[in-house]
Amino acid sequence: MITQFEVPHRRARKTATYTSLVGAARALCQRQGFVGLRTADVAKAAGVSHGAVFAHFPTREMLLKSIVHDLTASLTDRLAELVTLGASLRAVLAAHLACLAEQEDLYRRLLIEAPLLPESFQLAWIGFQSAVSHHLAEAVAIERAGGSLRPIAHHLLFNTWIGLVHHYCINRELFAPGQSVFTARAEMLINHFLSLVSLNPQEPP
Amino acid sequence: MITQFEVPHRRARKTATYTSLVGAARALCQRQGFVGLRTADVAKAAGVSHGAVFAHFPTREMLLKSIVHDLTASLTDRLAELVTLGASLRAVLAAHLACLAEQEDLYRRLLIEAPLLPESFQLAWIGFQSAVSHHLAEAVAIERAGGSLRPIAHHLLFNTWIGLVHHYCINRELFAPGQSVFTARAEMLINHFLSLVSLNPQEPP
DNA sequence: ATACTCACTGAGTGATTACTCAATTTGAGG
DNA sequence: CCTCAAATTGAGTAATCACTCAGTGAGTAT
Repeated sequence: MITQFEVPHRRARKTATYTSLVGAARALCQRQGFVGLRTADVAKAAGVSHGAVFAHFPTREMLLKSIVHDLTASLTDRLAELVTLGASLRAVLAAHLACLAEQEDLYRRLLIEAPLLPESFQLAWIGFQSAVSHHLAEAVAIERAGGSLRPIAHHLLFNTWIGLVHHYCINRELFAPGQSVFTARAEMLINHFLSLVSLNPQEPP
Repeated sequence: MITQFEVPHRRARKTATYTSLVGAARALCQRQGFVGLRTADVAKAAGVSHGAVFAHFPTREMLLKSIVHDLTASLTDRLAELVTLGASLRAVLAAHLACLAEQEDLYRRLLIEAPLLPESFQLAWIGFQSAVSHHLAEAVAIERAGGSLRPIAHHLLFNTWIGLVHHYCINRELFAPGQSVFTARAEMLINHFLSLVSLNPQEPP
């Protein structure tokens, strides 16, 4: 008999294994990268047999896809959470960096390896960048109404910001050795970018 | 007897093989990337046996290193050539992009894969970036004397430019599908960047 | 002519790794 | 208790590759 509190053991055990596999894979991707993820390592880290991996994911690629999808979905959600309605441009930039800081290692891996992953992976990746662009556009529209911004095409403004942020992320060891770049350099990056796009140059503090 | 026109056959043949190997490897890296380079493919493309590769390069890694080194050295030289003494900031930016345009495919591969290559490779890579930074700094110093530039720390100015350029390079398919980004978007990138760092915002044409 | 050396050959080796599948364990239903 | 099947096991398979090395043949020296 199944009481109201119980879930069938088998199903519970299966989802526990699944969760364990995804968690282990995520952690390993953070350390070894997506390209370097080995299914045998995932199994070992999850405490199950090698074969168990393929009982839950048809191929290694599907496992990777699941991790990438989870990451970009969670980033998109988190960004929306951090960007409160009507936020200033500065607030949006800060939210963007804060959001990346929370997942910095994994984000960095994806940033570096995305071009080497199968094409289907890029969609999730691009989806998140679009979300960032969208939030930025909204903040810019408000700010522009105030007349404090230079007249810059949105795509250039966005690409300049993304290019700068990703450059710092990729070369993290140069800019913030052993730390989170997105925490250590956030203020500097934001101040610099704002001063670039503002009509009245503000001196950084 | 050896006539005055002849080089010892064996040596000539050897250097011909070497050249052929390097050329084939370069071409393959352009298409399949550095990480995806297979020694058997190199041999086939060069028209020699698989074993011949290892008669000229102790390991695959050394072959890769040789290609990367050649590329960055030639880029550095070419940049110095294109940047004439006392060049304006605009001229340096244009020279930078022109220089990258000439080797765009291979440069893009290196840009994407550099973080995945052994650490020793990064030195050559960073060397070239330093050269760019140096030329930029000289132009900025002159321009600044004219008082037309915003007061921006050089590293931020440089990183903004590099971040932008690399972002466009990596996402070439988005910005200039099937073309050279560095040719198709050079003017736009340069105008945008100059307008960002100039005191008097100029409208792009 | 003879001996020797060098560049090259290409079949073979060993290491790695995603994926398979017959066997086994274990929970669930009767 | 017995039976069925779902979940898991782990040894095995097949493919991929960098790298090796005994052998070959064409130059070169004497």
